[in-house]
Amino acid sequence: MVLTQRVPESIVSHPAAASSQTSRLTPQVSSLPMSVPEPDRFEVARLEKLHAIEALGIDPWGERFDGHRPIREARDLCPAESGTIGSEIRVAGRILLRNNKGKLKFFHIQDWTGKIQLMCSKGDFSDEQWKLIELLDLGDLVGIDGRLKVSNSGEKTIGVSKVTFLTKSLAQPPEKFHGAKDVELLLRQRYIDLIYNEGVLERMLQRGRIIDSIRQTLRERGFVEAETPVLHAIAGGAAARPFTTHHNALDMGLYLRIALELHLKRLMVGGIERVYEIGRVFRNEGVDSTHNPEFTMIELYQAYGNYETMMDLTEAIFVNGIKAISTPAAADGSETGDASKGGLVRPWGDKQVDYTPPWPRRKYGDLFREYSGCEMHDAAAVLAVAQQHHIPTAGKHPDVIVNDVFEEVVESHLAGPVFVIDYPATMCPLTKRKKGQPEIAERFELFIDGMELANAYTELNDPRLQEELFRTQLAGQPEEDSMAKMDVDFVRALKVGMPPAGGLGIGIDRLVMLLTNSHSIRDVIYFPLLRHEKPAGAVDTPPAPEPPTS
RNA sequence: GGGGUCGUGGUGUAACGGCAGCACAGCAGACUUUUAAUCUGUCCGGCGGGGGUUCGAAUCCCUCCGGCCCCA
Repeated sequence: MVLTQRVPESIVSHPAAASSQTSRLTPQVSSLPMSVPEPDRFEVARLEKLHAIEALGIDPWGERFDGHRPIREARDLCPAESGTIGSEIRVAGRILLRNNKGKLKFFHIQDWTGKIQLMCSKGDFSDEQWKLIELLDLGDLVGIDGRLKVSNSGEKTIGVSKVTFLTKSLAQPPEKFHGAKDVELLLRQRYIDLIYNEGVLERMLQRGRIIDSIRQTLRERGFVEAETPVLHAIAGGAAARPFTTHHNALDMGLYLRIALELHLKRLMVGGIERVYEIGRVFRNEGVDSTHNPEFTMIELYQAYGNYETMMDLTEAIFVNGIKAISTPAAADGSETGDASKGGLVRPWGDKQVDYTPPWPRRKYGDLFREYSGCEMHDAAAVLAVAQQHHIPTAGKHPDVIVNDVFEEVVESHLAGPVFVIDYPATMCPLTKRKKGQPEIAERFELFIDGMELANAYTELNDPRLQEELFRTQLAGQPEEDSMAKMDVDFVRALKVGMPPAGGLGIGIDRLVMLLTNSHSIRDVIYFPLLRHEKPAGAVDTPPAPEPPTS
């Protein structure tokens, strides 16, 4: 019955197996091309222009360019009517479109704030400058000095007086109207997606703004940020299968962390009363539209709080996140939600989600009864419901079956935002029990449209109960299904005395998905994990040599 | 892991088992208010890899690689 500390053989090092282990841990990169392919005809043409630019005495790779303004700002400063002379402006960006009218040339350039049209009139330039302008390719980066105005057809335009060449692009851009659509190309070459597909860059910048706003919300409440180890001896704090790795010099097997929890709690023991970490965690599980093997979580802990404290904080984090991406400056014409509710109604697919707090708080047991038709304590009835829904039950702890039934029959009804509170204690080995109800844990999960967004607890700080739960929790369950992994050092830390506390975890990627109305996690992670690319015509080459170990 | 589906020049797309085409981009030229500008001329080049069926395969079959969707 005793669940001892189990270290998978895969990370235990055996000297005899060292060599085979090394090769097994070496990423299989051998299918990747070992050299850059020969220039294609497009690159050759662009190299000729590069040399022509050099012949003009211009460095095709540019240099420092000060004093340029965001293009969004240039657009804002632009006069409203044609014929009005606007102010001088300096911008920098990438050429997206070219429109040649002989001695009059139009370009569209883009920076990370927007796009604007350029107009170059031959009469305004020296012969050398005009030569340079004629050499410009789509994709090149240029600095522009000019004067804001409106074209005869009403478009905001910079009448260019000087072009500073900043960087040559040697790559042929995608089709100018349809852009690139191939998902694989866009994910492997995310820079193409960011440059040429409308809204991609803005969405990723919104991700940054949401994370900034979380930090600000916590800073206002006196939290400090901590960075705890990614390499763990014991992958605890969550129920998930970890990645394994190996430290060579110490000849030590290690896991990549699956949660931030246990180290942050150690910091609370150490007196850091309000602490959080925003960090990457790794789970060696499937990949689909809501799961990437590495993803970003925030976990935070507040001494002398409990799970109700965490509900208030969760609402604040979400509301401030929405405000951070709803400001006019951030919107750039993108949808900003329904202003009638202070902008707290956000689109989610064909639905609208109202984030106006306070959000309902529903007891797990009540929801279970409501949707399953039976009491969660009634093991026989629960089993019957489980079988009715074809949920496998063999060898499972009754509370695991309850949990499976809950996921199957309840979660999809949780339109939310709704806090589901007071979970069966068996599922929560790191959580304090409800006073007088040892079978109930003070835990909540936040659901929105059936999706789990946040998870919080009144933290267990009784070292003896913690040790017991580590030993007995869900004994016999597969290890990756159990949060209970004996961590002797963590129990030792609790013996020093951890204050009663509330703890909260939020999946940042899912939060960003929800707030930016993105239905794939790949839309909010710059570089989601893909299989190795094996280009056409590639031949298998020997494994990459070990990097020098100087 | 199982099922389905897709993979064609740089990009976006066509092609009954019968010469692999179109558009944008490229190249050369015309054009001083264009808006996916237009017009004239023009080059290059590709059926994801391997195997099979066939007189003949982008197309049918097998297999491998990769993407997407559904299920477990």
